[in-house]
Amino acid sequence: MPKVSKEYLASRREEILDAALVCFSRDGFHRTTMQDIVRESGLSPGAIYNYFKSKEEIVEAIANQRQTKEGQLLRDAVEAGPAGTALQRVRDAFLGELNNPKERLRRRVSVQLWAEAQRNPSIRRLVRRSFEQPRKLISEMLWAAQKEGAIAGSIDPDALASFLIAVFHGLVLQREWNDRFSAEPHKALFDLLLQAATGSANAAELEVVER
Amino acid sequence: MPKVSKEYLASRREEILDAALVCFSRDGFHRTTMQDIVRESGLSPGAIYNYFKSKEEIVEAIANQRQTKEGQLLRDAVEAGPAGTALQRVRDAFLGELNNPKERLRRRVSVQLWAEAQRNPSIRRLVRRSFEQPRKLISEMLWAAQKEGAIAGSIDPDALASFLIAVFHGLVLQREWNDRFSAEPHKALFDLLLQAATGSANAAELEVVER
Amino acid sequence: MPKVSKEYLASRREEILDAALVCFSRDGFHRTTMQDIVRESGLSPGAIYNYFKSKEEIVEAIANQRQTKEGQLLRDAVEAGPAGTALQRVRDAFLGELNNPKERLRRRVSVQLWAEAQRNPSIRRLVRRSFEQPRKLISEMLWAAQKEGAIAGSIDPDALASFLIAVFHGLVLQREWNDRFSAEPHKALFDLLLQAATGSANAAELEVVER
Amino acid sequence: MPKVSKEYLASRREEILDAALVCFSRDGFHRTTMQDIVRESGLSPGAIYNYFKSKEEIVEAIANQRQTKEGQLLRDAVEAGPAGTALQRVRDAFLGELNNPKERLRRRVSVQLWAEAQRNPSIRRLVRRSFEQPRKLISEMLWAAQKEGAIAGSIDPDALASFLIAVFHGLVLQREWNDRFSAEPHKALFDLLLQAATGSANAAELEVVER
DNA sequence: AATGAATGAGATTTCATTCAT
DNA sequence: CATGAATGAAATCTCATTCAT
Repeated sequence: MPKVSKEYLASRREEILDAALVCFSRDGFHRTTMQDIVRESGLSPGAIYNYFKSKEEIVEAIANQRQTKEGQLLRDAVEAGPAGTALQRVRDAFLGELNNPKERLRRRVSVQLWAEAQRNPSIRRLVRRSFEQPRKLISEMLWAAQKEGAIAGSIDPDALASFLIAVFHGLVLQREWNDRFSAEPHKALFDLLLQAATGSANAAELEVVER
Repeated sequence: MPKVSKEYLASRREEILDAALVCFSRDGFHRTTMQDIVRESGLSPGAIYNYFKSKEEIVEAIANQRQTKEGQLLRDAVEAGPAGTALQRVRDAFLGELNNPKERLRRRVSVQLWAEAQRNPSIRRLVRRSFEQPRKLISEMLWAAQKEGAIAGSIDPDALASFLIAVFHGLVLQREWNDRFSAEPHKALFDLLLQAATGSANAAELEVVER
Repeated sequence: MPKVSKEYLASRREEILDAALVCFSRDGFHRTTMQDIVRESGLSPGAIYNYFKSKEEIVEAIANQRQTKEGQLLRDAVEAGPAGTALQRVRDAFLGELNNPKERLRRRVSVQLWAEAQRNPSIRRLVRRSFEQPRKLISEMLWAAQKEGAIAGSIDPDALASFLIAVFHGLVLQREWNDRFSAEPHKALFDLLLQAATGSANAAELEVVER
Repeated sequence: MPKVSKEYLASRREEILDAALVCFSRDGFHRTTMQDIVRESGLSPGAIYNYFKSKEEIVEAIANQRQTKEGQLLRDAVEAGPAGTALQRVRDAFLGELNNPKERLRRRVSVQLWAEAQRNPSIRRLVRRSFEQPRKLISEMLWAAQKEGAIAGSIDPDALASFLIAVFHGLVLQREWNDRFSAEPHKALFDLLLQAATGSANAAELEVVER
């Protein structure tokens, strides 16, 4: 019989991860010391080690949390309305959050994770998954659209999905680098790309020309 | 009167940076110890500290080197042929290098720098510059193209330049995450986007010019 | 709520300072390594850094401790009996301790501090204080004695206090340099000086002659 | 046959010691690096090592130089006039130099040497000698004076000599600690002590001799 | 003799982690 | 479960000294 409830334990775990996120976002994984997390969380080192075996495990838990939450965010956006406009909602979900301060905190950690993925296989797996999962979802949406003739046959839905996510990731970086960054003008370009891909009369012609 | 020539000193400096690049690419900045760089360079700690005041300064020198070299690469691509196809050459310069092993080494360090830029102002400045410089160059090309009517008036050249670079950065990440990554399918999407920007009528012309 | 009592922490701090004193006395501040203090104290490096931010801070704490304890020693001597003989007690307190082995350990560190005071402002402040404090005390005793006519009016009590302390400091050095040093013969000279300063009949004549 | 003259070598050696004195006086022996001396002297490390085997040897050479020069200074003072007033000249030689800026530079190094003597036998030997030599000279003067009846038979000339030097050393320290230090008031006390040593009756005679 | 780049042992300090309470 | 003092391996950096030129 546990002395404290499962809920208590889970909420403590969340507290630690919240504190860690703040620290990681501010100082990066490597410059963040366990003492920083101790201070930020208000707990003791020993307490933290009751919930996580190591600092590495906290990083991984953060990566995991990111992956889960981002996946959920995307699925929510997709399911929030009619299939035909799902891509627009996905676009807005991504671009819209670029200026959300709380979300930016998390994005900063995501950028750290991209770097960390290079040398940490566990992180790499999670980072891959948080790329593959949305890619797959978008890809499936595009396959479906193509089947319905809404997207030109010459388009590779997998590639387009990757391409779109590449844009998102690239804009996340730009958001960090540029204090006056605005996602607005990119919306139009995003749509331009999607329209080009859709099987409008012109689009088809373009495709023909391309060959 | 220096005991050894300026060239000798400069080449020693390069040697150290080369060694550091290998280490950083393999282990990241923070996991790389000075001893690692010592081993990789074949020099002694003291020797390295004759060229760089601190490990931080090595990281900054790497960032600086990256910024300089990437800028040069881009300018070379632009100036390598007729203006009309410059964008295609830029596209190829970027996408083509994604599989170049030596270049990948450097890309890995670039990703590290993106993360490091978040908490190191010097790095941030350099990273910003290595984004702003190509963005400006591409932007200017697009402005010129728009003036000539090769690009639809509704397009914001600045935004499009940012957008294109976002794609490149995003694909750099995907290249890292996916061992079987191929840039090929993205070329077509890149062109699709450019053609969409030219407006339907001119698209054909653009292609014609390209050949 | 602290896990261990304030007293425990304070006594640990004292332990470290005691160990440091032994090392500093033996090897000097600069030849003493943190490892030496680690060995002498039986603690770990980390433990020591929990109590002191740096080696410098240990040196300063030692200087502070010296200043405090010496001040106390002197005040105790002064207050130990009738005022008339206070100067004798001060004299004995100083000269008597010159051969006390434990005290010699501390004197050696004091000499180090005199040297260190030249380039470390914090140390300088503390060293100054451990000179100024006794000087003031002795000076006040002499002013009082002069008021009562026990000391010739021609004597400058401030100067005499400085002079007496100069003798003490000089003898501390000689004690270090000479293994067979004895403070005994200096007691008589010390008294001779004090008697000369007192308004005895002869003293008055001497004063007259002096002019 | 040496390639360069002995004078050249000696003057280079002096240059190095002068540079070292400046550094040592400013930063202390331990904080002074060979690079500091290199910079201050305008020579190269290799050059300096042609004249001194080690940094330690430079410190010892400085100590030696100090000992020699101070000894000479004292002998000069003694021999500068009639024996009867030699002590006054010695007193003035010491007290008078306390405010000489160039001399202060050297005093600072002397204080360093006092500390260094504690753990360096060579330095200790030299420091002892630079105490013993003047002590002996003064002692001999006092013995002679006693023989002539100019000093009371109850006085121990050896102790008085030590005592006087203790005062000098103590005042050297005070000079360092107190920016507004003046040696003037101590002259009178010095004389008071000497007069007290002559015994009441002879005091007048001493004065007479003095004039 | 002079140069100064290179050496490398060793110093200080940090910090993830443990464990007695 | 929580605490937080203690641990100690390991990191960065320094600097006296050397030696090829």
